[in-house]
Amino acid sequence: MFPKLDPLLHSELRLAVMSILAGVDEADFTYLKKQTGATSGNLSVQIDKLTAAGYITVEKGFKGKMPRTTCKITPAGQEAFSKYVEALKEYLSAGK
Amino acid sequence: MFPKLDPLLHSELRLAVMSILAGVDEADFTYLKKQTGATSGNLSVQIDKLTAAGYITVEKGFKGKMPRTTCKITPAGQEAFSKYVEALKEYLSAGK
DNA sequence: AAAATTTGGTTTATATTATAAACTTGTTTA
DNA sequence: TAAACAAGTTTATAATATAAACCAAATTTT
Repeated sequence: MFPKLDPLLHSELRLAVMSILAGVDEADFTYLKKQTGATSGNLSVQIDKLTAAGYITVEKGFKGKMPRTTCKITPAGQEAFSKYVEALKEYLSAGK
Repeated sequence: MFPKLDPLLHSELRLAVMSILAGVDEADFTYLKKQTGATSGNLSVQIDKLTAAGYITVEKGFKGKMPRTTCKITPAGQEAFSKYVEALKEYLSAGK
């Protein structure tokens, strides 16, 4: 009745990040930070976890002289996100 | 853009419990345990937390000679659940 | 009727997690 | 050139979820 929720996605910040990445081609660290309102440290850690899970890829480059970290969702990430949304609906709709 | 998710509800088991209670008049411990598949210990703890938050009420009685713990959602709980669902939608829909 | 098992939980311990604080490296500005 | 800022990373802490161990009473088995 209640499917298990992917613990990697069932986290406020990681979910926000994935939600953003699911809708755009790519987004860089600062953009994600602004949109989510997270601290750099927290964002950095959560990005690492999503990367380790294969849900996103990270590319490091420079914008002018400043470092720049660009994130992109992977197909596996898209899939996991969809699954999570579906699973969650089971929880939310049970009340009805 | 991303509202804060009520940490009391953003927990797999507590969410499942609230989801069930949102749809019925009341439910007892064993029912909740069966529906959620949780261990007694975990369920007991989470019920305590929901009670402490005022999201549910717990009544202890007997069914025949056996103890029986009945849970019921409160108006505050209903409200919080709705708010949580709304907030969550912001996350889930951002990808679209 | 004793012993073993089940019911209906609670308490306590552990392992994970999220999060922020502190730090690093380099750049821009005063 | 010193101070402030940018873009992160690393590390420490505090909270959390979860299960394991436990308990008391009732029921079933031998």
